[in-house]
Amino acid sequence: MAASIIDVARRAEVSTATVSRALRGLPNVSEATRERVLRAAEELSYAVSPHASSLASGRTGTVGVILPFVNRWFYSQVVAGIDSVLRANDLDILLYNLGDERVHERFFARMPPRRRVDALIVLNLPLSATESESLVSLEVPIAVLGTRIPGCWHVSIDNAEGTSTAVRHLINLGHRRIGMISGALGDPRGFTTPIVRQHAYRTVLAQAGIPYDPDLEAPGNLTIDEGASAMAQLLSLPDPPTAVFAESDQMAFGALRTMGRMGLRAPDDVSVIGFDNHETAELLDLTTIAQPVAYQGELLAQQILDALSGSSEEPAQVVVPTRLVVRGTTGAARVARPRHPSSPRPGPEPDQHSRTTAR
Amino acid sequence: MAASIIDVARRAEVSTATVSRALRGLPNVSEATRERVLRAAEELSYAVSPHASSLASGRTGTVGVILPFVNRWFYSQVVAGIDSVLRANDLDILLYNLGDERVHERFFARMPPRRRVDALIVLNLPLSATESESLVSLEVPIAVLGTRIPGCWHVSIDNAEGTSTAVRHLINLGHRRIGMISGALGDPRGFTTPIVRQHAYRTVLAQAGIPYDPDLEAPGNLTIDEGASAMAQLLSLPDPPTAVFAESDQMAFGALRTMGRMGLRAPDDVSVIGFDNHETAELLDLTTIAQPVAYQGELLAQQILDALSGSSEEPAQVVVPTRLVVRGTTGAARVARPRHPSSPRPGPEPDQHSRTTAR
DNA sequence: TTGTATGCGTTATCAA
DNA sequence: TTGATAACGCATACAA
Repeated sequence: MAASIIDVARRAEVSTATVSRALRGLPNVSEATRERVLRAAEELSYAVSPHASSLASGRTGTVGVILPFVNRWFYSQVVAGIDSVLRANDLDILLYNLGDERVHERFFARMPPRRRVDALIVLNLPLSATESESLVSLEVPIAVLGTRIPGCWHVSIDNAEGTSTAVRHLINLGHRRIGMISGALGDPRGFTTPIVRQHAYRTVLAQAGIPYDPDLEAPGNLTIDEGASAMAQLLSLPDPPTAVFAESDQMAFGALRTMGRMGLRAPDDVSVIGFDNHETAELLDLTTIAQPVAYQGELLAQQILDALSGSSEEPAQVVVPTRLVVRGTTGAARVARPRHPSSPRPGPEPDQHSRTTAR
Repeated sequence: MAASIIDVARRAEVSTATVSRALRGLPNVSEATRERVLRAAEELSYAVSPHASSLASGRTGTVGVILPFVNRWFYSQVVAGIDSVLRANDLDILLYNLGDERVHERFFARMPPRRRVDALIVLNLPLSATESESLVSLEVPIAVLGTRIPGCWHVSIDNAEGTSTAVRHLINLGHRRIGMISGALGDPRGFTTPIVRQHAYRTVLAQAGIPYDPDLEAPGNLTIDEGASAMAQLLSLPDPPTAVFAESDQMAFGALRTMGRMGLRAPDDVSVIGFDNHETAELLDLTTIAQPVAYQGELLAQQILDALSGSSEEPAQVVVPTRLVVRGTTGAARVARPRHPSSPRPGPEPDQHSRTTAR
């Protein structure tokens, strides 16, 4: 059996209270006794029982991280960022992967982190009002990435801004027929990011006087394969896009794959821009909107530390900047295109697109 | 304040012992009282305190996962596999990321999972004898991926076999000048996998009568960038390889990038084969040795469940098969090569390589 | 089937 | 500065 605080107290010839104080480095312990206690603990290779400690103190030394995927690049990067700063502060990470819908439901039905964590970090998970309330009712600090929960700490990027930059980049290159591969729009959980990005995409096009064409929006669900399918769909249009904005690099990769299989090249045939600056983006020479992924995790963890230390009274909201990284998959629109002989003109092209805009 | 078991007991007009039994679905509770208890708990929105429960029972409902990286594809896949089966059994995952060396040391100095987990899963982490003993001394079941710890459960692939298959694939294509980009050989922690693979590589070459040339082995450290550097090094040899085996797909990606920048193509100029079947491997049409990554995580978790249920007396050792996936980056060796005019011949080529074999 | 009583290993309050 | 002791919230052996 492992040694308990009582054993240490006996050996050091002090009370358990003193042992507890000495071991935790609290003041009001004489150096002499502290050393005696430390030695005794060492000799017995004593370690506190975290459960007993938690039970008595109410603190758990643990932060719950709730996320929709553990195995996707983005989330694993964020977790790494979180881990690096929490670990430095001796906080453990309890992982709640709510990818599966039933797991998600079960989670909110039973609230496993209840009394089990000192704080929560929620990554990009769309929550219903009641679900958010359940989390808030745990009465621990909560830091949220991407989405919003009233009263909680927040970190996010400016998705509208990032998207606008991406689409404007294409417009500035002379493209006017610009497709978008969007992600997880159909997910029943209702991720908000794709909605925001879709809106920004449409807004920028409108601002540039480019008519809206729903055919140019293809759903991709954030995976390589879905991105590939979406691209295939776009390229099979009567009047296919000359440039495509994919809402994630992964989908852009899929798009490039489809192009490759069709014998097309970026940017000669179609320009492609992604989002994230995934580790493979440089490899594939993909132009993209970079966001600091691990750094967002670090920020979330730092917010938790602030909340736990009580140094900040108000939950902060941090928006981290995105950055256009121009690589080889985007290029100037060709003046004359095979299937679309008319040269690009400013302003709408009503005759050509009346079918789609009439929808 | 949250309701306690006493509140529930009062409301249901039974003892706390009965509440405990009823809530955990133990037998020896009449249906009537069980329902009364359940209703009372529901009305008070009662949830057991995991710490109190752990303290009293000795069980924690938590499994510790110890790994060297959380943000690499391989490990995030394994964790996803582990999560899927543990979550289905209501076990939580406590993450111990020992990537940083100081974190590693600190971990073994303080043993944070002590009394905090019901079991441990160790992913590919090389441990010293004393470190292994520290883990074993926790007296919980341990399942290990990749490396070995006496008395523990094991899951691994046959690295020698996988490597042999890869190298033989290249030999069968007619290659005789075959380079290897190895991973993490220099890491002070001493990962064993690269050593095994390096040995297998040399063995297969020897069996094929191909002389050993240390210049053809370049260290890569498992990252894209390092793989790229290693490839650059190999291609700058006076007599560069016609085929390269990279110990991980990531490094193979880097190798392909280097080739691309040098204007070389696979397999026309150099054949490249990787290891893992990374999600991006298909995208880049990379020939590789596939291993079931998430599945290994599931197996580890299943072993833990077996150990915890006590159904198996002996720790099992599972070796999962690898599989050659032939894609577009490997091809037949060209009969005549620019820098190496002599056609490939079976058997050693003492004159040509005496310099290197003499080392 | 149910209840009683004790133990689990700390922390924190209060008094000395 | 130190000690005694009451929580903390539950599980479980034992008794009924």
